[in-house]
Amino acid sequence: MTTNQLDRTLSALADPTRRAILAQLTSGERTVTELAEPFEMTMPAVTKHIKVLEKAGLVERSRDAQKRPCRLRAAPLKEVSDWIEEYRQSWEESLDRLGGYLQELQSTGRGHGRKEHIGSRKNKRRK
Amino acid sequence: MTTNQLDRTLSALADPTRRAILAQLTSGERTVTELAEPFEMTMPAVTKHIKVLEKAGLVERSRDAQKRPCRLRAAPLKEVSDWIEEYRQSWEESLDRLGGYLQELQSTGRGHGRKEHIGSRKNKRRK
DNA sequence: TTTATATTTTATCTTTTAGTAAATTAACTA
DNA sequence: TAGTTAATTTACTAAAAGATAAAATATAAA
Repeated sequence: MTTNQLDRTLSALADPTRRAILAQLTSGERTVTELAEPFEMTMPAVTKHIKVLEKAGLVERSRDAQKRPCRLRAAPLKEVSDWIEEYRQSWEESLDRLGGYLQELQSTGRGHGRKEHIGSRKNKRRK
Repeated sequence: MTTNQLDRTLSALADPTRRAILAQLTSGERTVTELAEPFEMTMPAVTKHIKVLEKAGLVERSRDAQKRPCRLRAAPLKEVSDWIEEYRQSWEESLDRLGGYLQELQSTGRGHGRKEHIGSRKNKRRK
């Protein structure tokens, strides 16, 4: 199976350490040492995680003396976002059904249920 | 590392076979045999993929005689969507920079470049 | 040149993942 | 009851992922 960009991005994201690294990078460049600090993990382990992120195009690096600062490149996330949008309607419908069910529970036996504005999110799509 | 819901969802999605299974389920319920048909893979292999999706809460199953129809449960994708939204501004900025660069290429040497709004996003940092 | 700092490479280990073939279970059908 | 269909379980293999310790590389600073 030819591993494409979406595969690389999603499997990079599937690891909590790597997501935490990306989160650190949202506030700016960080060296490997800085990135490694919050984790109970050796430097080589962090280096490896960074490489996975780099291959997925989620991290870019430069050089500053002995340091190799990393910065976030979020562009590949757009592809994930686009993929997931195909399913938005599907999950909104199911959440609506849940909402409707809860509401029904509430109003049952109370005689004044106000269900009208519930369970009707189908056309509330983000532009 | 305690594997949470987001981990399970993302690693389930990181496999192209499993994403293809989800795609098949968008048009309705499917049996394991039907789901397996497009793949060059044995049934047990598909059964395993379905189990991964099931544990991530992305697929739910019922019973119809010997058949075990699968249906899509897209709700866990909302969590992925919410996670990724945190990065939207970040990737939109970088795509803007790319757009700006292309625009700059176009206008260079034409005598009426409108570069003012280009390449000047340094202080547009996320709150 | 020696020393300190930052990071990577190499070699190794363990666990997880993805797949298979063969046997088994479960339910319908003749 | 025997046979068929649908799916799973079991046992096994190969490859990938995640981590480590120790050695190596690269750069700056004394």
